Amino acid sequence: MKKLSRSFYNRTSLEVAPDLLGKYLVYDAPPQRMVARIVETEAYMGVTDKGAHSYGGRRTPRTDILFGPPGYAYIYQIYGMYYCLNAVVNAREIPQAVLIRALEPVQGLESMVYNRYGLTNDAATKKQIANLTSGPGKLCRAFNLTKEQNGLDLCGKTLWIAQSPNPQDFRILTSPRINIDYAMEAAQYPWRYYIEGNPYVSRP
DNA sequence: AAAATGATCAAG
DNA sequence: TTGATCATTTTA
Repeated sequence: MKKLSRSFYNRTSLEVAPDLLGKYLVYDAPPQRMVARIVETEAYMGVTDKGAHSYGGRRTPRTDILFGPPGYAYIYQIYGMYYCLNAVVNAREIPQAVLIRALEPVQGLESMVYNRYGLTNDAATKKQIANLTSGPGKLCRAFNLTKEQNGLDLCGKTLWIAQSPNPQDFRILTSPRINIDYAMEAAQYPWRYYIEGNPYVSRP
């Protein structure tokens, strides 16, 4: 599986977000490598996007990484108890990102189940497996991604995204982004992308 | 429908 | 220093 290059990320979030669907998120974390297919994303367009953390050029300790070069992980804590994973995209000083909202587990299920439920694979119910990575907070819990991993280079050797080994045989649907009601008119932009019919999409 | 739960940040 | 906010999930 070929790792996506820095140039892949050096485009607008509106271009990268749908292009990440079907790609594979890989986290080389002992004791086991975890791999999962990206099935849902959201684009955050930066200074002009009222839904974005960097709206209006807001530069704080948290958002600083968004102003850096593309291809880095932006992981922030939300609601006091969950984390969300983004890929920083576009050039320096253009603070855009793509939120990874849902994954379909491919490899390392044992680790994901343990991270999320403290159970072994065999003890997990079908319902729990279906619920493993079907949301931005869930997938970070499953991969054990926290602020410790914030800022990791997605072109490095720990956490990265790879091309799919299979042909792209899916349809892409769009919708307004989830839970950004504060974003005024931007709340209705169709900047959420997901794979049609995939059971791991957070909401159809 | 509502609680859980704490970092973050703008305002004072 | 403080208080409102929040790109969520779970349980009821």
